[in-house]
Amino acid sequence: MAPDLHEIAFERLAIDGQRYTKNRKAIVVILSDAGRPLSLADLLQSGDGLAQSSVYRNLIVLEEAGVVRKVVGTDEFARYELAEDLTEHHHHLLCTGCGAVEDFTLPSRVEQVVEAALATAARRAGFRAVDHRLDLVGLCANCG
Amino acid sequence: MAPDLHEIAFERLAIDGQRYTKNRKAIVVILSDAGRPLSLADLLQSGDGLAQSSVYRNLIVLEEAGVVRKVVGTDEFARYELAEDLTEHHHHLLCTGCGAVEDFTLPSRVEQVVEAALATAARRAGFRAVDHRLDLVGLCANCG
DNA sequence: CTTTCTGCAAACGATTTGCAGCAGC
DNA sequence: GCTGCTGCAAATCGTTTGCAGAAAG
Repeated sequence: MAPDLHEIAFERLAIDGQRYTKNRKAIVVILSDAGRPLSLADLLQSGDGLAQSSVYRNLIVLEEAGVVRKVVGTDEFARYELAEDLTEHHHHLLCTGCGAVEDFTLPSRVEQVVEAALATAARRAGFRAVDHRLDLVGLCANCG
Repeated sequence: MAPDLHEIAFERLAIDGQRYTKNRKAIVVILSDAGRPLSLADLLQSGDGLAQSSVYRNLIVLEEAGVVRKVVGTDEFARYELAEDLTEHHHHLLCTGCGAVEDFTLPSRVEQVVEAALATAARRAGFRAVDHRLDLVGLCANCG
């Protein structure tokens, strides 16, 4: 975990007029330690007595502040990870068997090609791109 | 719409022991005409008196038969489109403002690079890739 | 005829929300 | 202290399911 992670989180929340409370810090720590997107159940299990509704509410606040990103997989559960500029650029392996989500990275040469092609496509469509998702869907090592 | 689209749909459903009924045909026609992923509300509006539960059930059947694909956007509504081998390989523009989903394509040179890189990444992770998603997230021309 | 599909209405479950009390500054 | 956060429990709403009758073959 980056040493200034909490400082950054604090600042981004401050911009939105939000506090960096104990619960919010706990969520950031858990996500930072996980190294993969976590579902609500994961967070509740890892956290110490966090209330479900508070976690949902805090995830929304953290997402709006740009500290956390929501990841939609193949099952019915939403998952969350730290914002990409707080970790490193990566993609997801989405298992259709168990719903698990794992991270992976691509060579920077490939990223550059994709980046350029997407920028062109977005411009052509009059679309203001903020982010992109490049995920693999299939069966993980356990389910395959 | 491909002339043999209904024949293909019929055959794929038959493999699963399913019938290609009037309702299912109607869904396929609507999706084929749309040229973009449609939400349930879109389908109910376009269809002529289709029951909500039947549409949901038929979409599941059609998805299992490989005729239809579910597309997850940025809003709370699931969307559906024809399977990729019945149309052409494409990607999605996901608008975070209004939730709209539009199609776009990339140059085949880019697709090849991505395809190869993903195959390598999947092999390395012991992941059996079935499909990939490469979508742009941002604001569409109307919301931007 | 038999099996599958359909439509209605009721059930389900992840997520959201109202409210009273507590914590942060 | 005042404002915003928390936890509990109830509400919301897209989606799923049970069942009796209709359609496909």
